[in-house]
Amino acid sequence: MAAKATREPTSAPVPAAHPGSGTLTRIAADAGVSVSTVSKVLNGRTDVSPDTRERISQLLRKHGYQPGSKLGFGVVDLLLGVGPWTMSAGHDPWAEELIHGTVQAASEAGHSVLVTPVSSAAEFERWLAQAAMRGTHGALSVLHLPGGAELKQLEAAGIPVVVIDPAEEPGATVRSVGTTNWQGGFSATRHLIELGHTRIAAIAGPTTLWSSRARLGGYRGAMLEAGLTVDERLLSRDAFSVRGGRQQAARLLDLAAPPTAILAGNDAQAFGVLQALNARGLRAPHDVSVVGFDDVAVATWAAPALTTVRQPLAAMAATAFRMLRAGDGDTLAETHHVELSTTLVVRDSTGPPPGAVDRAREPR
Amino acid sequence: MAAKATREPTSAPVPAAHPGSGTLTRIAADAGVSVSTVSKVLNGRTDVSPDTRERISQLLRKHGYQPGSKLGFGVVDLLLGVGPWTMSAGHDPWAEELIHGTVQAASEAGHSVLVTPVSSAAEFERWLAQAAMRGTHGALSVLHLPGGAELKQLEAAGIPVVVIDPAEEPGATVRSVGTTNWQGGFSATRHLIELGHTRIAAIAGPTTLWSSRARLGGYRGAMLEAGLTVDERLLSRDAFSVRGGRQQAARLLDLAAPPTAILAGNDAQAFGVLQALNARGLRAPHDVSVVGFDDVAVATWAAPALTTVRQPLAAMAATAFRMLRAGDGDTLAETHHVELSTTLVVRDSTGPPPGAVDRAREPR
DNA sequence: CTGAAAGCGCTTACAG
DNA sequence: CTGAAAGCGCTTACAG
Repeated sequence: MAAKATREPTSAPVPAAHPGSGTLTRIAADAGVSVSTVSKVLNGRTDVSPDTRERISQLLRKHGYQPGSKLGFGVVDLLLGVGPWTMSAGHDPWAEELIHGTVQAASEAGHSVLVTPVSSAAEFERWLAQAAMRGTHGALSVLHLPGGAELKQLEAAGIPVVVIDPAEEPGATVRSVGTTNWQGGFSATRHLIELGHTRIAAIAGPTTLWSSRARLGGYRGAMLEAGLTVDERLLSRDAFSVRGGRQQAARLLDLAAPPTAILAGNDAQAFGVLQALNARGLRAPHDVSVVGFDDVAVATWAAPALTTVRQPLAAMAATAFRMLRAGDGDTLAETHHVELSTTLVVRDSTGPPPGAVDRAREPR
Repeated sequence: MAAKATREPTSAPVPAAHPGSGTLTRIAADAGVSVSTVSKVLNGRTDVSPDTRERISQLLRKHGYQPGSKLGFGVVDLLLGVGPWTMSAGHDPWAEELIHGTVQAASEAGHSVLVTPVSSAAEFERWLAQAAMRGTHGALSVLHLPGGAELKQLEAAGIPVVVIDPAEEPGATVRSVGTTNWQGGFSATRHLIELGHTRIAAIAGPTTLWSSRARLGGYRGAMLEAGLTVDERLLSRDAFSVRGGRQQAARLLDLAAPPTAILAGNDAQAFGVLQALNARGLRAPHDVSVVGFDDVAVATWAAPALTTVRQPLAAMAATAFRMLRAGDGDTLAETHHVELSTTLVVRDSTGPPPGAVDRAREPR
């Protein structure tokens, strides 16, 4: 028995049928530790020294062991918050583009996206239990900013979250990706001013939405800077819907001194404004200029094609996805909120005001 | 040893620490077979008698053992075929609504949807390997009709498929869900005829698409039945895009004897037609009536709101989902192709023709 | 067609 | 902080 060789690599003539490559046993061997230890790292136990953990983590990653997933492949959860703002439960081009952007970014990274609509606390609970069990690389939450309780649960389950376009003011408790709404409102208004408009109306979305308030703020800022006073009668507020835009536009056009340009709160509202014009036999930009917000894909479908403020939806989704994965040691990890820039896209619905000549209102 | 009780439920005083309930061991015990046999059923082996298999299958299902999934919860794959028809890779309200419908139907059944864009054979291969490994309840393929080779692979992996709106003629080799495109084209045309139109133009989508041909067929059918001859100059063909619709409408409106109504191949084209009208200072339905096809959510965004043929996208997704799960013993299992009915949705873009009076073409 | 047996990959108390 | 040992859930040749 004394002759038994110590377990040197060469001790066995036939290399002892080395275990499957994606295997804990194999990784343990490579790392020079026991399987138990590897298992601990995999399960996020705390009783492993930082050094060992790091060494094992690296091997794990190298062997395509997707951390945070018991599935063997990367999964990211996309939670679709169905709030009071999303009217028809996701039948919203805006949300759809976000989904698409996420799927795109994830698939490029070899990940799959699990889409789950979450409209109640119970549904959230159910999703969480499932996600914790199967493992996930994290959750991307559209609009819904998880509160304290939810955050605690997510943390306990070790699930990172990034919120996309938080409905409320983003704080430091959750990471989030937004867009420069204030800038968007500002640049859209400046564009109209540069075209010569002075009577510029603005239709805002629900005040509960953070983005909505920021956009309106941008409008006020641009008016102020141009030395134009804001006529409060030209300010409207309604749902982020076609109907909302149509109703408010109708009101504005009935004013004794109607506006020559209307800044809508989002593209849906802008389509509504166009409908109101159309119903009166008026045309954009000839009679009234119209600007949208979002640059949803269908903005180019409008007649005329909509001048609008572009929100880089796909880039926002991609950034959120990257933030999610940046949990460990990345520099992005410490940034709580990122805002991507909006850009004004000038198309055919804006132009100079009718001018002093006549307001071109002949009916029929 | 003769005294050993046969294994009656009551034989053991203390019920031998019964194994976890979602467990093969447990199910084996319940079914009165060995774990091996249960394992075989679970893995789709053939060497199990039908009786035993059935008994075990039922227990498996009862215990929440999601058949076809090693994940412990239901997953359905949604494959987004990015073909020549889907221009901007999914930025298509039509596809988005299908995604949404699937997510909805699946989540009601407690399933999650894994969305994967598949644009090449290599990507399909990659998806298949992954799906086979993790297990899936099946794949829903949008537009793309898998060919012989793919079908063989899917079958080998034991993954059921249902195609939604097959791009080509659906055969008996794959199950599929479609919509009554011919009927849709027919009813839209009849609607225009009933309004008094006789010079009705039709813009068709790509002829490679099965649905596209069927819609055009419906148009021809309705014209024929009404005793109207089809003026071939009023027939156009272009991509399923806004641009396609705009271009063809421009051509049609330049005709010596322009149409009083235009039937578009889909809603995107209809928006394009509206743009062409708008650019000429014409309005729907006053000057020209316009009908779309699909009733995508944004159809109501048009100015005027689009009269269109509704494709029950959400219901199609739900049906496909149900067909997928109907693999075992369901009556639906034997049906290869299901077509859901289209319905004409009359909104504001159609009306009687300008009439004999004048064609209301005064410019400016 | 069925199951006993060997074995794989992983996890978890527990001793050090 | 680490790993030997026991054990769980599953699969797979293989004997009958």
